[in-house]
Amino acid sequence: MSVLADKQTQWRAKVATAALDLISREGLQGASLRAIARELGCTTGVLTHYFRNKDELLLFVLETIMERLSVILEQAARETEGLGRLKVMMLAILPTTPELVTIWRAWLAFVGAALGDRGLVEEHERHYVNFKAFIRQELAALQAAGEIDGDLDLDFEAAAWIATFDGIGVNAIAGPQAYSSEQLETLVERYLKTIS
Amino acid sequence: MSVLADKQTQWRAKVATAALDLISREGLQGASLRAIARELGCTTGVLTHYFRNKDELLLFVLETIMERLSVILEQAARETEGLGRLKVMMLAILPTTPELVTIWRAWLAFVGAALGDRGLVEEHERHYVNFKAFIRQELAALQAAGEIDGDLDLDFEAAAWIATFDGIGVNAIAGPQAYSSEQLETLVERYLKTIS
DNA sequence: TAAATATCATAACAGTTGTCATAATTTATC
DNA sequence: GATAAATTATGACAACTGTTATGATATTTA
Repeated sequence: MSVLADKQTQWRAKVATAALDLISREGLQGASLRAIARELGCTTGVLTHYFRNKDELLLFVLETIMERLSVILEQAARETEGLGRLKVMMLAILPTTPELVTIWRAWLAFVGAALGDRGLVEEHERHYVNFKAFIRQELAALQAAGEIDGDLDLDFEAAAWIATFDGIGVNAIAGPQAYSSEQLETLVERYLKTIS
Repeated sequence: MSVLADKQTQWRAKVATAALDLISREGLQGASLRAIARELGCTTGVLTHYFRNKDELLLFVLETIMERLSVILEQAARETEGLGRLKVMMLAILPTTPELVTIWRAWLAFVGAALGDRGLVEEHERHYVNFKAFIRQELAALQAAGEIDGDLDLDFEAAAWIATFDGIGVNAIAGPQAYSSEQLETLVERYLKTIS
């Protein structure tokens, strides 16, 4: 029973990573069920057996991405204390590794496609709210410790953190030129100076 | 002869705005040739007559968007002088009006779809290079006037300007919460402080 | 071991897509 | 006003999509 459940979740994870790679490489346009099955080395029978329909599959991919990001984020948060933590956290999930580049590319595809898809919009908003709450909580701790300005509107600041983060990330992915890690650090440090 | 050419460009412009509205509303997924024709109140015969194929049509929409942005940008640049110009320019093309919201939404759809489309990638890179050159030139003038730090790497700074700009814009569009114009101004002013 | 169930492959289905040829209609030209 | 040309509408075409039913195979269960 529990073994079966494990096999099911394992398959779903495998499908998700295959779909993730494909989406990152060729966009959502190229991610048909048949193409995903080919990427996986199986037939569409596997996909239809472990997922109700394509929408559920894609939402699962998006969820997998966001979960992975939050794992990396929390892990980075455990490494440091104080104001530097905001910097470490941001640098940890910017697209600096192949895995993160893959995730960011797929995420961008999802954001772009969310315009015409109510389900994707809701899913994005859900993750955005979680993400923002996590950052806000971090900012609140810093504020309590007196490391950042006490007058700051934390809701606004959490949103600003994400906006800064998205801007750097999207440009690192979609822009023609690559940022060096020093340049990424410079950008993050500059942002931190504006609130400390 | 010239009248015919005018009619052709007028039609192409009409098609582009109809497609733009549709893409902004329902995403690129919903922008089939038949749907665009319906939006325009015609049949697909018009589209196939004034455009070689769908790719050319979409590229023309993207080009129209970017041209409109650069017009707004240059107009804003003419209104002010000195350091404030960077602020005015950025605020002028952030999604603060219905037209700009439409443009930003469509732009986001294009960026997301560019992953699997080499033609779109090339077009984006072309516009990015132009955009960056424009900002860089602006920064160079400010540097010559001694209004910003003389040690700044202008190539990097122009890219950073765009990254900041994209981050604010994307979040103003795709994020669940809207920014007030005061908040947008705060974000832009903060960025300017980091380089002056 | 036999029956039952889970797993995976295959194929058919209706719908949509871009493209293209062709017909109908308007507009221009002589 | 008749002929030519440009413009717009229509429909057919093959390719592809997600979904679903059905068949084959493996695995579990009793």
